[in-house]
Amino acid sequence: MTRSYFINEKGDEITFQLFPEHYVMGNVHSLLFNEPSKFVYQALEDTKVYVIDNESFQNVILQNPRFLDLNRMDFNNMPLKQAFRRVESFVLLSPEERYLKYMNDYPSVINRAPDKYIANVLGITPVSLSRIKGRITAKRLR
Amino acid sequence: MTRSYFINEKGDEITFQLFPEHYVMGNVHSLLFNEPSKFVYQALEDTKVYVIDNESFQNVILQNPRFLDLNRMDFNNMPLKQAFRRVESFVLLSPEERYLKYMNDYPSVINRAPDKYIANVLGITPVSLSRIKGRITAKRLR
DNA sequence: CTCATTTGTTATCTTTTGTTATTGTCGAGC
DNA sequence: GCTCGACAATAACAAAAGATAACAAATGAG
Repeated sequence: MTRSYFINEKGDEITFQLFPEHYVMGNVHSLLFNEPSKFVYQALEDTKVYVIDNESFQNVILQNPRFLDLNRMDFNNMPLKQAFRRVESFVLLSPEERYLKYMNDYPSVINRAPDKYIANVLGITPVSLSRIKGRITAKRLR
Repeated sequence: MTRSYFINEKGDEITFQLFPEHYVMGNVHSLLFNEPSKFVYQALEDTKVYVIDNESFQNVILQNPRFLDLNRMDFNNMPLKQAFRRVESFVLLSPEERYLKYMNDYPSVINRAPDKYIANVLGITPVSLSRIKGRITAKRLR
């Protein structure tokens, strides 16, 4: 389980992404955008780290048109597609619906990452996430 | 000025992106993801349309490592980078801050696209956007 | 120009969220 | 065992957002 986050103006850590196993968290900013990353990358559990220099990476791009598949082992979920889906979820869904979708898409993350991280990923506060969880279980019991 | 939108469960059109001139709106889904697009692409003003088949596009990818720069004429704003920035704005900013940032980033869109489109892009309702605009001008007059 | 449609603003009400503070739980370390 | 710190749940309050309706302004077709 890995985590990427940045620091906002107030100095708080804002979690941007959480990856369970079989995902590769790449430093997309420095590799693709050719600029220093705003993100801090953190391993929440034991994790393999591969280091690749920019030039080698350019060669990977040139030789492999599917280099964008970097983010997932099964080469079926490109960063761009992930990002599109995520923007879609913000445009189309309410926070509660977003949480339900996240639970469905990344079930292995839900019970292993702290809720305060997940709240950031969903674009809401930890308190709001707690309330949403409460509403959902209340509905479930009814 | 062009627009991409999809249809939600209720049957409403939800605007996903708005592009001013000098941007190229590409059908990323069908070309990159190799799947039919959920989006409808619409020209709000006179627009040049280029059609490219999938095979030719694969060649473009293979021959040009910067193919991702598709979305902007000045080749400085890749779709992935745009998508990352947009997710960032949802994670970090309030709806009002998001609108101010959008005004700053796409000033030419603000006064030419209907607010109901812009509201969708920002992930809020048109009514809410109208109130946000009201709050901002109220602050400006104070 | 006129009429009909669309779009934007405003008001009202309800729901949700953010903020802050409090409480309880759990685990690490002493 | 005890304390301390981190995290989640909850409450209370204010602020904002969603839904809806009514009205005004702008747009477009004829």
